[in-house]
Amino acid sequence: MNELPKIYDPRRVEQQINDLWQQGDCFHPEPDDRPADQRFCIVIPPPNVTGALHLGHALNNTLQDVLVRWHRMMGHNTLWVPGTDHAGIATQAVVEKRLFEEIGRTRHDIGREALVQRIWDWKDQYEARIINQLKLMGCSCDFKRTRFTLDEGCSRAVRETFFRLFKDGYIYRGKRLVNWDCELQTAVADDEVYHETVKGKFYHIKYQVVKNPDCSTNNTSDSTQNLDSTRHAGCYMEKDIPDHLIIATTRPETMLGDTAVAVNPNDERYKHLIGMKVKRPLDGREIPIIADEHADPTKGTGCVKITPAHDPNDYEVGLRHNLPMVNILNPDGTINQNGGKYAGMDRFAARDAVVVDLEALGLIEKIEDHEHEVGHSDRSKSMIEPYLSDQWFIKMSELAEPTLEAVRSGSVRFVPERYKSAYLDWLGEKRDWCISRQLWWGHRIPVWLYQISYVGNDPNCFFDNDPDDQKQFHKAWNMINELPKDVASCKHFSETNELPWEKTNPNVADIGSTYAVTLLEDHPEIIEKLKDAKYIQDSDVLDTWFSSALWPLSTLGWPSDSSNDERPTTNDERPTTNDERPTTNDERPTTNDNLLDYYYPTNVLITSRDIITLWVVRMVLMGLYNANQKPFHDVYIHPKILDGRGVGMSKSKGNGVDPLDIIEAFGADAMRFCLAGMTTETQDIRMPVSYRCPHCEALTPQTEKNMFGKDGNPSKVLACSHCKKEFATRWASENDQQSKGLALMVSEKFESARNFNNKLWNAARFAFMNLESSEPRPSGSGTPPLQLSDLLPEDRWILAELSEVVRQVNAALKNYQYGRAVSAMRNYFWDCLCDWYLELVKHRISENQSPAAARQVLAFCLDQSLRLMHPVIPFITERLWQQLNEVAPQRGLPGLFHPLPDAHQWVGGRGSDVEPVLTMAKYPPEDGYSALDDAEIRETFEDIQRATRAVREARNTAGVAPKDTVRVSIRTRAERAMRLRHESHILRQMGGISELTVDPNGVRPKGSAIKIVGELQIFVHDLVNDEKERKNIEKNLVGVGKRIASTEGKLNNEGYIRSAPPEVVEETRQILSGLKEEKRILSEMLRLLN
RNA sequence: GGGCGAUUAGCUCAGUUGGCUAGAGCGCUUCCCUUACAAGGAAGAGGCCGGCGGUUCGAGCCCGUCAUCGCCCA
Repeated sequence: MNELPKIYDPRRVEQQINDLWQQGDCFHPEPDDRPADQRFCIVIPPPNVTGALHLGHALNNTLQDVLVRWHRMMGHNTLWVPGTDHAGIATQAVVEKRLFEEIGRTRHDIGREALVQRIWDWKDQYEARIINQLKLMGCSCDFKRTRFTLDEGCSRAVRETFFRLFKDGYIYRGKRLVNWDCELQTAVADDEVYHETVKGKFYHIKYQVVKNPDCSTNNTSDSTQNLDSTRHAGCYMEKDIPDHLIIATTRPETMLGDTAVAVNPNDERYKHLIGMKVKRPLDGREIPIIADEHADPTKGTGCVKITPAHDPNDYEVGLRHNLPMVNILNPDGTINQNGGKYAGMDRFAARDAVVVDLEALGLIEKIEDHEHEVGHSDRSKSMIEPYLSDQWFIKMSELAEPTLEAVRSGSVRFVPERYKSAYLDWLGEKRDWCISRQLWWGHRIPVWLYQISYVGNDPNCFFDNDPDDQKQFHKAWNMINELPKDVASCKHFSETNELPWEKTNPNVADIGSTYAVTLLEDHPEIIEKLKDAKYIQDSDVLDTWFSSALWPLSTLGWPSDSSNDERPTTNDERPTTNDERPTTNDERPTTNDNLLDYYYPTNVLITSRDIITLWVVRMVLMGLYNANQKPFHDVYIHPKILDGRGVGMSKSKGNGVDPLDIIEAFGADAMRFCLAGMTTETQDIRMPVSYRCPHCEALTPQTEKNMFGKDGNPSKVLACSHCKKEFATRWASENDQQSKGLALMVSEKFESARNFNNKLWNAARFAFMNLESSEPRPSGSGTPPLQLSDLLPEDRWILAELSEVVRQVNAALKNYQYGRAVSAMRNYFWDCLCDWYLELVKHRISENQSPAAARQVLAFCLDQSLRLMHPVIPFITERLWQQLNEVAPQRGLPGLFHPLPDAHQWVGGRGSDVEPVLTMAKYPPEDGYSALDDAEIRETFEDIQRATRAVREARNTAGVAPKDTVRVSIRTRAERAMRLRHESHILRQMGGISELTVDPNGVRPKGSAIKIVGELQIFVHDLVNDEKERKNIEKNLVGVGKRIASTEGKLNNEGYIRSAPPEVVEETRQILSGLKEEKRILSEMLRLLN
């Protein structure tokens, strides 16, 4: 190995180390005989292929990798399965947008096959990019097992699951009100809808009341008594009936689909009108006035129009009152033929036209400005229309129960625990899951439909008029009975939204109902038969989350070959182009035998909180349904990354930082160290973003102002705030990026982590220099045993601190406390090892004071630190490990304790007592090294550190130059003075002291600064004039006096003595006596000065 | 409207069953290019822990309330 450069350059190291791991095949485990508690498995929450990963993903994957590497080093059989999600609508939307931008064409112009091909190309590109990002981040995934939600295995899992659910009656088809994206022309899930305040109008419209006093249908008898006296015999006088009702709406065009007007049943103003009718404006059609709680008497006029096919609340009302559901929209958002003269107009144009006509008829009472929340599609940004359409659903009522119970019982554990309420609340509603999407990218719904039709308007004419129809129908019917039950399942759905039921009599046709056949596999012969019987495959695809939900199962090989080995699986037997495609990635064998048995359930799902309802719930549900076992034990929810303004990071918002920019600027380890270090239980991570100038490297902070240009799009060119030169952002054209220079998007947050790595690098460099220069080791049987007596106090201290930090880090990682683990590491390595131990070792080696012990301890501590920190900063630690193995191949502490972490390797003759690759080395043990624990030495050392700082403070305030030495005398009890002799070299070296005298009876030399540290009275000579020092002492006396008063107050409080724990009280007494002693000394000093 | 969370140094955040003379990193001030590291070292300044009430011998921490901000669900 070459000499290490002075500054750590991650770019030179990371690739080389990645290659080392790849060559060693370090991340590809096979099931073996290790028991369940020595296995560890994570499946990646698959990032979607819409775009590249940003810092949020970097955090997510860092946290996974830390755990994975930790477990691997603990000797567990460790598997991390990577992969990506096809993200149906999101990816299709991106590609469609790109298509339109590039060649001005829509998907309908180029057709299904061509679009799907383009999406595959997009997927290939971004999947490669994502996997590359993961590798560069240092993620120790088993890349040979990389998966994709549309690959063959996942598709098989989807088919198997769909088949089972279908057969068990959990999947049904029905007309439902869905969130309709008119631009993409598909249903979108609630989760894909965001709400935005929109300025609109509130139109107050007159609905004329039909004055036809047919009162018999009106009120029931008991409610009549309260009513007004003008009323008799259950009827109203005509004068009590208003000419019209005023109804306010923000969407007047929807009145074309109104089928009722509702008032609250308890609203005295309208009670008497219930059961009467109003005329629908514009077409004069009569619709009923109904009583429903949905009408809120306190809002507006208390009357509301009911449009069941275009409003979720109205839909519910419609169901309750059995109202007709009139759909007035085409899928593209234009008005359909039910809209009469408005047919063909866009919904917004129709709104204007309707208003103009209403005004002409004098039916508008007033129009007010109105702000309200309107749902928008997250994918196309267009306004969502509630829309009635045929969709496939999973019935949740039964499936939800065990899924809820898994979390309620603690079988699946949320960390932090508070997030379990998000899961329970959402799932508790048991809303049926709409699984169909009107898209071309995804798992095609494996259902073939036969729509039963009838002639004219009379369903009874079905068979009479057309014998061919009848024949056809019987053929379809017979199919159902002919198909083999193990690969085909058949259901019948009617229009009435009832649950599926098996039809028993083929001679009775159900109006508008459907036969549906699902196949476990695409058997060509069966499909041929189905086609022949006029069955048509549903053109929709499944919701992406259907396959995501199966991810923990499908990635581990479910459904396993052994249970379904008779089924054909080759790709060319499948007619659809987009379900699977032969993989071109040679890294991808699909042998997953035993993986499921061995690794399922996985240990933990690590994800962000907005995924709880999308994925976590569904994964648990599917795991329980398919495998009868939860998919993971723990769900760890990590913080979200926000930008400097507190806005969540995302690609679409233009504030998403590419981890590769950070890696380029600071190195992967710095990124990981920083992200893991900022991961605390409660807080999101605020990450101010800056552009790094390609000319001068100065940072220009990203602000609301410079982020977006006047057109609202991300800025492409900006001027550096420092050198004023222009640079390009990554939204700029290739040309601009090359000519002006591309600015990386970074954050100064990473600087301190980068600095830490540099510190580690240099500390190791120092260690290597000193270890190399040591005398040749005795050949043969390794290092000579150390005796306790060989060790100086600082040796025992740094080893005791090591044991402590090992314990802390293990405990923190066990509880997902990343921030705590990182700060413990940092604190140990920088504050203990570098600032104190290395400085002491420096002197010791040059002055030849037991240098052998120093070298051995140093090598051991470095060895342990590298192991300890490897899960967080894998590249630099691995690089240094390689060097350490060359410089000091034998570095245990024989004679001090056993066993060594890699004790099984440490048998003489190999020349090394450690693993050649750090990533496979043993992690320091969970409970530290009890043989190294030494609470006493830690206390003593802290005392010396405080004394050292006191001397330094005296020097600094007096302006003594660092290279100048000072003389110091210390007075203390005789017993303490004895002990101090063992530690005085520390004080001398670290305090820059040329002459140190310790004397129980010493007096303060004139002109010396006084410092009191515990039992030590420290005099730093020739620093002050006595007048100044007197004032200083007086000031200190006041401070001490105050503290004595408050401490005495505590101890004089009877309640305190009675209630506080005895050890706390005792501690307070100690503090008081210490304070009193300090006061006594200070007073004495003062007296001597006078 | 319902739920969750936050409010601690100029900034970003720790503070684990109440025992605190409230910590860290960055930034700031002073001194130092000491042969591991200036991406460094030594030292220092800087906080009525959002407001008000309560429980307690004792509250940054527990309870109530108000204010501001964020997220999720409807």
